[in-house]
This record gives sequence, structure tokens and C-alpha cells, in this order.
Amino acid sequence: MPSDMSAKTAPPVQSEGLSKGERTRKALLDITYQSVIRKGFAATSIEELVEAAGITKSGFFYHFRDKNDLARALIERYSDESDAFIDALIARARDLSDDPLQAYLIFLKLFAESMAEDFADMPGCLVAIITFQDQAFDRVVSKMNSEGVFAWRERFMGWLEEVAAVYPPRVPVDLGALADNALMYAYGGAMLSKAMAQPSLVARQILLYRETVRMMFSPRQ
Amino acid sequence: MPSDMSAKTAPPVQSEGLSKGERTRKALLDITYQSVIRKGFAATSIEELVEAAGITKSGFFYHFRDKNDLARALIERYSDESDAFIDALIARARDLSDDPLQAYLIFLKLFAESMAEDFADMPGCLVAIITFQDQAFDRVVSKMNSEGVFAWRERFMGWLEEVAAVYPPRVPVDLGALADNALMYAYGGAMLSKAMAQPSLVARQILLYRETVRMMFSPRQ
DNA sequence: TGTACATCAGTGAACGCGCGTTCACTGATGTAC
DNA sequence: TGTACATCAGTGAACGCGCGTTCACTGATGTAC
Repeated sequence: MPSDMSAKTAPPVQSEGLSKGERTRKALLDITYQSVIRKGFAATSIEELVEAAGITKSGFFYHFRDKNDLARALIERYSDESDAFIDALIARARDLSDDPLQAYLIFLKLFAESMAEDFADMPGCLVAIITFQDQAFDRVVSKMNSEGVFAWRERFMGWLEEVAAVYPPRVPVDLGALADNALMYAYGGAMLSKAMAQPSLVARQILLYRETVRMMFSPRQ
Repeated sequence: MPSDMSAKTAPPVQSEGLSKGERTRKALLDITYQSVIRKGFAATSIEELVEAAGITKSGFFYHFRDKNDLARALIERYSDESDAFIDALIARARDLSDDPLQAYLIFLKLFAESMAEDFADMPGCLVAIITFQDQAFDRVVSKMNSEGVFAWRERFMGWLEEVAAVYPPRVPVDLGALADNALMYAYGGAMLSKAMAQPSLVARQILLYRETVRMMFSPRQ
């Protein structure tokens, strides 16, 4: 078994090869993210961002048209990154097994393993925030957010239908609820692990979901 | 089967019998709650609250010492109400069965049924918010919030230990994770049903949790 | 290789607005004698 | 029953501060000839 099998959390975007402006912009987004998941968007002031980034307020407006433009850029980068991260885990799992159920279980295991560290690195963390503050953002931002949720819901739903076709469940299974459930573990897990200050919590929760899926589809023994 | 068996959502606090000042204070808290779960605490201004309540800004400061005092009062009232609500469901479930597993399953069914309406009425909704904005509140408020989470975790844990004593699980079961899981369904469910604008989603999710618990403890058939 | 110009990545000062908070005051209601 | 006083539930005007935003300007770097 190759040692590169274990997946790591979303890699921090490297700043090598970036121009000065790109580095500053990236730093602003990083700082914004950390502040937003702790205080919320409205409570995050441009003033504190630029102070942390070591530039002046006017410098900020060279990079972003206004505060909502910052939110838009934040969500875009964040959702691109976490999509890529999950995509990689899925590809790896599919690669390790042709069987859709086995691949799904492998994916969940990889996902659980990659969640061991900081709640801030968890995909779904920002989505959770924005969901509860959507009135503080403009329409575009809110829409980007919910569309991301639905897109992932569809992907998991498709996968579960594949599983159900190969392993007809013993008892009637609510596939839609099971797909939503995957999202809930991602979003709810990030929240609970922050609330209880226990990063390891998410991993155990995802393994519980994995057990549920296994029990629902595994042939009677 | 008596018709009063079906539990309803947390009843709106009645304003009958309240003095003028108490009614105003209650109205302020109601309006604040609606705004906080939509925009967040920092984005909720005293100005908009008093406009909706039909008083002036100075009137607000007659009722609350400052904005953090409002937050404290909000959480206190909210957590008292939702504790009472869940307590009632638990009492009813225990009343309907002496068996801890059956009572737990009945409780989950009652809980699922009572969640059909508005995400704003879901217990856990405010907790989710505050968790992700704790830096926007003072220490007292943040602490009240996380203590509530841990208290509920203990209660569910105790109940599940009772269940496990009567029904030794077939396979090793992570009781701690199963207790955390109950919280995740409450908090995560509220979030997901808001994100996807589908209030009915929570009920289906809770029933899925119910199925998981049943499968884990039910004797082999 | 040097000069002219363009673009990049900002600076510094100023703006107006809204926010949370304070303070002196007030009409309505309740209570004591 | 009438008067004196206290408490309740606010009003109205003012405050200072911080916030998001604008605008004219600037030094450093890149590019053309």
C-alpha cells in the first residue's frame, strides 16, 4: 500500500510564483477568512484586515471594489479550494475500488481521516456561516452559497443511487435523506467541533455516518 | 390514543398578563431573535430594533444596559424556552414507555414531528449562530452558549448508557459519538434546512438518526 | 545602454453617515395617608 | 376623596467614534525603442 494513500487537508495555496499584488490579495483573503469564521462578516472591519496585512485602507480598495466584492472573492476561492479537495478524495476512492458502495465507504474514511486538525480547515465551515448571515451579504453572494450546497447534494445523491442499484437495500431507504445527511455531517460537524472545541469530533461523526451507510446497504449476513 | 400526544413547537410566550414594560421588552427580544438568525448579531442594529418595536432608541436603553446585555437576555430566554420544550418531549416519551430504548425512539419521533414548520423555531438555531460569531460577543455570552451544548450532550449520553445497559449492542458502539450525533442533528439540521430552504428536511434527518439508533441497539432478528 | 512612458501596488487625507451610548427631562400610572 | 410623592416607561437631542468609501497623488517595476 503506497504511503501517499492518506489524504491531507486542503493544502494552503502556495505563495511561490505570485506577484507582489497577488500575494497581498491572497493574504487579505486569508485574514478575512479567519476573521469571518470567528466573528462573522459584519463584525469584520476592513480596518483590522489591512492592519493585519500591513497595508493601508486605501490599499484594500485597490484590490477589491467594496466589501461585498471581498465576500464574493472569499466564497469563490474557498469553494474552489474545497471542491478541489473533495474531488481529489472522491477520485482516490473511486480509484481504489470499482464497487460504488466500497468506493463510497473508502471516500468517507479518507474524509474522516483528513478532518483531524482544525475546524477552520473543514470544508463547509464558511458555508455554515454564510447560511446564517445571508441578509448581511448581497444577493449574488447568498446565491453562490446555496447553489454550492445543492450541487454537492446532487453529486452525493447520484452516487447513492449507483450504490442502491448494485445493493438493493433490505429495508426501504430514503436516499434523498441519506444524501442530505452527508452534507449535514460536513456542515454540522464543523459547527459542533467548534462549539465543543474538539476538532477530533468530526472524524468520529463521519465514521458513524459511514457505519449507517454500510448497515443500510450491506447484504444480510 | 389521546390527541394531545402530538407535541407542538415551542409555544410563543404569551403576552397576556404582562405589564406594558414587560411587553415591550419581550417584543424587543422577539425582533432581535428574528434579525440575529438572519443577519447575525453585529449586523443587527439597535436602530432597526426600536423602529420595529415602535419606540425610540433611548427607550431601548431603559430595558437593556447595552447591546451585550441584550445578547445575554436573548440567549437566556431562548435557552430556557428550548430546554423546557425538549424537557416536555422527553417527559412525554418516558411516560409512554418504561423501556429506555423505546422511550428514546419515541422521543426522536416526537421531536421530528415537532420540527415540521419554520427553521426559526428549531431549538439549536441560535446556538449555531453564536458558535460562529463568538468573538462578536463578550465572554459571558460565549460561555453560556457552550455550557448549554455540553449540558445537553451529558443528558443524551446518560440516556444512551441506560439503553446500552438494557440492550448490549451487537457491534461495538461509540456512545459518545452517538450522543454528539443527536446534537449534530439538532444544530446541523437547522442550518441545512435554512441553507436549502426546506423546513421538512430536519424531520427526515432526525428519523434517519432514529433508524441508526434502532439498528445499533435492536437485538438481532 | 539610456530614455520615455505605462502599469502596478499602493499612500494619505478627508468625507459623511450610522452606530452605540448618555443625559436631562416627562407624562402616565401606582401607592400612602 | 384629594393631595404628595414615587416609580414606570419611556422621549429628544446630542455626543464622539469608527466605519466604508473616495480621490488625488506616488514610488517601484516593466516595456518599447
